[in-house]
Amino acid sequence: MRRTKAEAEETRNSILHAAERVFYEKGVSNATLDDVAKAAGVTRGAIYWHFSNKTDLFLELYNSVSLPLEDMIARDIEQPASGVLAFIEKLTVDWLDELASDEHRQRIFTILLRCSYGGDLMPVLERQQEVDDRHVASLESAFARAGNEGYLNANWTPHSATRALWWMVGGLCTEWLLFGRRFDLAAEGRDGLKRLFASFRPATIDITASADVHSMA
Amino acid sequence: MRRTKAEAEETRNSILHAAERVFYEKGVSNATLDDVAKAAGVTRGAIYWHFSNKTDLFLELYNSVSLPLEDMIARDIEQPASGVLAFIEKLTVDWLDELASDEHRQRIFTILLRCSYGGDLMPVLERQQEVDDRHVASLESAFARAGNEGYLNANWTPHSATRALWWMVGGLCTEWLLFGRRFDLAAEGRDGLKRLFASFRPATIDITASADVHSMA
DNA sequence: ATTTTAACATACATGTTTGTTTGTATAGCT
DNA sequence: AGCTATACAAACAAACATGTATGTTAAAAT
Repeated sequence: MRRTKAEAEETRNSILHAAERVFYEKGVSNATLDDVAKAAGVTRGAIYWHFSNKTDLFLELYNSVSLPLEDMIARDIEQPASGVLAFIEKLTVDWLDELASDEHRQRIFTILLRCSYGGDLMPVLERQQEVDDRHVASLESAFARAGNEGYLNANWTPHSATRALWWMVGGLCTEWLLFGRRFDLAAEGRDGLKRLFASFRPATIDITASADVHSMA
Repeated sequence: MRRTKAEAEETRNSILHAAERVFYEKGVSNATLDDVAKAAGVTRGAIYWHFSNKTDLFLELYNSVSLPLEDMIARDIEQPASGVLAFIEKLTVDWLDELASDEHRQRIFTILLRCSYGGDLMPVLERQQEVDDRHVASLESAFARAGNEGYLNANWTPHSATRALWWMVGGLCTEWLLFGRRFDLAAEGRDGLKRLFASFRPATIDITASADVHSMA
């Protein structure tokens, strides 16, 4: 039954896709390799040929998701300080849009959120943690540049703004993914970010608007 | 070997506590009932006497965590509208303080976050979801009262402020619990909430402060 | 054309976890 | 005092998942 190299690569991919679906539906630790094999239309032998074990399969699945956010953040250096906040906001909105439209990434993230990282899955957690740390550091340096040039509201610091943004986006995505995507991620995210970033910017002195607020009562 | 009723209740509690520790360390699905039994100093027979199976044990563990947040939120009705925002802020800060100091609750929440809810654990997820929904609804009605009386910044709506607060606190706790409590939850939370709630309040027209921001550059 | 080897399927051996059953000593009731 | 239900421990049986070893076929290599 030896297949051509192209066919072999095809079955490998079908195994990865099947693992994504099965892990997403049953959870990583509840899913058996036989479930994955049946979903892929092969036997466990094929899985053990392409991957050394279940942990390895999961790691390969995790590696298959690309992380293009890194260089997007790094690109803020080219931005003038006056546009940094708008740039970060657009970047975040774009990232949410992409997540909202990419079911593949949704499933991967959901799997990562729900899996328990006990024992041999620790390296995944550590890698995710270090990626997150780099993202946070990039964001904070960007906010610091905006702050140094007076484009950050006195109410916020680079550190606090970074954390507020990070936690809000994290909480938003977590709730959306874990609780059945019960709202429009892109729309709600865009709206929330718009208001949060409005509070990041120095106040424009607008007496009429402020008066309007109180007249609403 | 029949024990007195008090002793039996004692072993039941020791099983629950052992389950909490073992589930926390190894994850729910990776932990075996024998692990729990050994940690409790009993045999599996004792567990099967007090609980029908592993799922039931987990559900009882989930039920053992009290949820005193409910009536705390309901109490906002007694507050004058001018103090609603300060009340919600204090309530949230208190809740964070309690989580930061209660290792029992930390472990329960961590277990809930990391567990995979596949198949027979669905009722837990659904119950958690409905509790969350009630909390969000309570918060939103409180914000609406503040908004109706002009105590909410025009930049925010009751809906958006509720979500921003909810997502930020959720993201904060999730990162703290899942990533090894690498920062001071109470302090960071208090600081972030202070700034977020500052942006919730109508702007005080303060030209000198606004000028100060730009003079920092 | 043969040989080799890649790409699996099949079968098996093993350890693990679960659920149940049986045994047993004693607390509590009569 | 004797009976019985309780609160477990210990042993057992079955299912299940994993890993490995072996078989089989066809694609490459020679």
